[in-house]
Amino acid sequence: MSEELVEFFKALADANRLKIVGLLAQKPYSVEELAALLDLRPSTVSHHLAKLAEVGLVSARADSYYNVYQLDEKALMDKSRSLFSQENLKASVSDVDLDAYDSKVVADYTRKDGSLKTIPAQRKKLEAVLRYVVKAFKAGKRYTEKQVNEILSGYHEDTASLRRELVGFGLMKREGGGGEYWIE
Amino acid sequence: MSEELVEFFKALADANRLKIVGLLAQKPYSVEELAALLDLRPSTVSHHLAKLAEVGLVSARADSYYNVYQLDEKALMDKSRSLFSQENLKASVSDVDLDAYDSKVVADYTRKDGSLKTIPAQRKKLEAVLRYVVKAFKAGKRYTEKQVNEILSGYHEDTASLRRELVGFGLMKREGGGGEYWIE
DNA sequence: AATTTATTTCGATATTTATCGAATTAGATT
DNA sequence: AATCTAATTCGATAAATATCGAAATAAATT
Repeated sequence: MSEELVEFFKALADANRLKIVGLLAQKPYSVEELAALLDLRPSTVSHHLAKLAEVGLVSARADSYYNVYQLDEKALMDKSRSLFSQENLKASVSDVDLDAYDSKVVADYTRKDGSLKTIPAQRKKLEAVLRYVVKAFKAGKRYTEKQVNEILSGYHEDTASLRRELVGFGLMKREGGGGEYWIE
Repeated sequence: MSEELVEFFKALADANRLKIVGLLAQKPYSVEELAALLDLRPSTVSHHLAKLAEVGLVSARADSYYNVYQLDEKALMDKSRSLFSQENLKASVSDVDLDAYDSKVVADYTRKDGSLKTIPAQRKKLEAVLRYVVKAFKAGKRYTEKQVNEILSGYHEDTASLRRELVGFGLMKREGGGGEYWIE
């Protein structure tokens, strides 16, 4: 998962940290200076800087008494250019179960034996249920209307509606005249 | 201030909201679908979508029973391109008092009459105090060493050190042989 | 018109987090 | 070596917020 991306946004989702970035974009500052400029305690600023450093936006350089922080402008630009790249967008959903909606709907509408309690009225739910039902057919194989009804009867007595909706949503194909059905 | 920028980052500083953006980047989804995909209650998803809509990243379109949300890809790209622009960086520090550090140091080192308690040993603080002292001189005007000492004596008895440091930090210029001083 | 359904709003709760002060650590100057 | 000083760490507290469930709203189907 793109935990890293969330951390990056979290690092910048604070007014004081944004101010620190803006200040460091002009010149390096010590913790003490930043604390005075932002009217915060040094310990608080140190905490903010640690968060910014974690995501690689700033780094420290020891200079006599002081710990001088500087902005990593290259990292900033790199990040900003790739923030909403295809890779990042994809990564953000990588651990999402894309079938969760269908599964939930099917679970709601089926009995333990797999048959349908009712045929959903709402389009989106109907689609989900039809995608479930259509799995009973083999891709490429030809079925007569009688065979289709036979299979659909295992799901619901209203086989005619099921058949019509399957064709209507394009999940099942029908040969014009001969009454042959198949899925692709 | 750039409150808007903070809000934008806050809107994306949450794993579930990032997932929503990633999902909507592929196709529009209803609240109910997103809730199932993310394993959250619809009310929670609605709350997240409201935050994303506030910063202009998503918008809703009514479609029969459902409220279908879509990603505003244009807004996303516009934002991502300008996130760390000079304007935004500047805006983030617009309400920061850039003299706050000097003011704090000067306040720490001066008496009520404006004279110095001591001359700071730390470089950064010394600089701040020197920037304060140098204000007693007029830009462009030429001063003899005697005049310089006269003015500096109002700040600290060790006028020689003050004079040397002022020149050393480049805040005051000295003509090579003649013993003339000025500031630019 | 009545009913169903998805969405939003609201109030409450639990988690996260920004901030501070005190104590500790690390470095540099004397 | 002893002493300053800035920075960090730690513990506590207060503020912000993610989440939920219940209630209210809105929209469409019957």
